[in-house]
Amino acid sequence: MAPLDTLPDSSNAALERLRALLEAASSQKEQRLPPERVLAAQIGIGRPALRRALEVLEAEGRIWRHQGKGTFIGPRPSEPHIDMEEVSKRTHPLEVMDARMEIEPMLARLAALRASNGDVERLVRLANKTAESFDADGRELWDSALHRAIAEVAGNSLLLAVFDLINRVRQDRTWQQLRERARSEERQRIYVEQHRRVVAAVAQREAAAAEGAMREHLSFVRDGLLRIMTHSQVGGDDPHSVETTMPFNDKKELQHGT
Amino acid sequence: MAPLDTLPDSSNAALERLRALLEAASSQKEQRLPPERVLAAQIGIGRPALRRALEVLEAEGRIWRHQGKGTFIGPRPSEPHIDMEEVSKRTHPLEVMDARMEIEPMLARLAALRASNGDVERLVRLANKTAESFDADGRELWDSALHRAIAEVAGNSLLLAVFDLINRVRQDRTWQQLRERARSEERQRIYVEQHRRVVAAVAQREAAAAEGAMREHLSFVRDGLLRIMTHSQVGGDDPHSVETTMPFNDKKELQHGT
DNA sequence: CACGGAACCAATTGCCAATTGGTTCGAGGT
DNA sequence: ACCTCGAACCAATTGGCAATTGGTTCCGTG
Repeated sequence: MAPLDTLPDSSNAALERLRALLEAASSQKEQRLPPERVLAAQIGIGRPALRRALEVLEAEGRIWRHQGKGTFIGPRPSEPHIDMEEVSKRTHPLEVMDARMEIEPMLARLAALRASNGDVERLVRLANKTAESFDADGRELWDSALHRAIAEVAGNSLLLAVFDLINRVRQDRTWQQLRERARSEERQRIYVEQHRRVVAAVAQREAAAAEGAMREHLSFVRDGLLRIMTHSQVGGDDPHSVETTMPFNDKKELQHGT
Repeated sequence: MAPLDTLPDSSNAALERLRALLEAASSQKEQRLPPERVLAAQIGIGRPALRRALEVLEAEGRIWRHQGKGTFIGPRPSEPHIDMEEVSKRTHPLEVMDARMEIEPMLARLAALRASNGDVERLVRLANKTAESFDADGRELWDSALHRAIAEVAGNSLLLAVFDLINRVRQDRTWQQLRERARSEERQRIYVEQHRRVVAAVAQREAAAAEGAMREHLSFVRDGLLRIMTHSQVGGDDPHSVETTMPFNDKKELQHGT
């Protein structure tokens, strides 16, 4: 931010001194710098001057600081977690369906390519369970289990993590009730049939057919959701339904990592 | 686990008592149950008997417990975070490339469909930056920025989160050095050209071409990585290289969510 | 007016005690 | 001899407190 020329002499002197220190400590295990107050006293300058120098070094990416933690050499480490709440907040329900329609057919294709006989057996069992369940909760549970099993059979643990990421956003309680409104006996019957078709394609190792069947299934689910969202909600007994709307998505605010 | 018939009488009595309690408190805001010791005293039974009953209820999914936290009514809440370290640990480098080859071409296709003129301008600028950079670190940085920009232009915030998930695993320090070994002037020249082709396809809104160009690019990257991993590593000065191998992936251990 | 020092604010860490579910072991009764 | 129960112990979590540390504001000094 601040051009070098505008820095006071003391800060510039500190900068040179610090660069030398960083160079020397680059191969050391001591990646932590002394506290600002101590470091300022060591160099023999004031804290404001030191902070101006550190500001430059941080902008250059040579160090990183955090209140309460300290000052460290090297690039800022990426956070070891992904905040699901943040992701959920930014994501529109239709975006979830779009993402599923891109990811899950691909997983079905991979599953068809890599499924063992035991895998197929498991998928068939799950598909049957989906059909046998009578209460809505049970069906939803087995449905979810089937989709995840396909993702597992695909045999790529990173893509499985991707599936879980999408799935967790999908199971956010705010959208849970949105799906409940889309449920119906007729639609459930069709779901069961579509599931059977996907599993059958995987069982016969027909990758393209599995991908197509899954895409068709999700397309149907998507249409159901769209219809619910388009129709004027008659049963407006839920004040929280406003929160499910969030219609806008400014690209400038699409930021997850550093 | 334990069949109901094998439970002692006291536990069965506690079970009935607890079911009634759960039924009554289902609509209350008090989702937390008293500590086991207190609850046992209230009901008038011993803690072992109470715990057997709670074990059943937990297996049924009506309550969930955690050491140090307490016992709560309802389904176990999903963790609000994804542990990147866990994901990294389970994932083989080639799985990362496979995942990228599935995801990023799709993002390039979506980007071609949804790019604004401003978006295209930005992508062109980034592609040029990649070509202009001379030091290896700078190139890697701009390369990463270009790939992410494409993911942003795709316009689906959930798929952007998916991209970030994969990207963070990719940037794990263990594999960083793997990529460093694959670098070469010749390959970098080709990368630049492939990037240009992807951006050009997006600029002309040719979705299929963009997808194809990105797939070709990643296929090239993947081959480079594969060659490095296949060749006997001459410079075996890194004892940690063993950790990058992890060749096996037992499907039984593929579990992320509940 | 500009720079520097001091004081204050806010976030983080480490520590300790209390709480709570999980486990083990022995007493006591059938 | 076996099973059940109570007690003690173990381990994980929470909350509060003090100390540390980067971030900010304010005022004195030259």
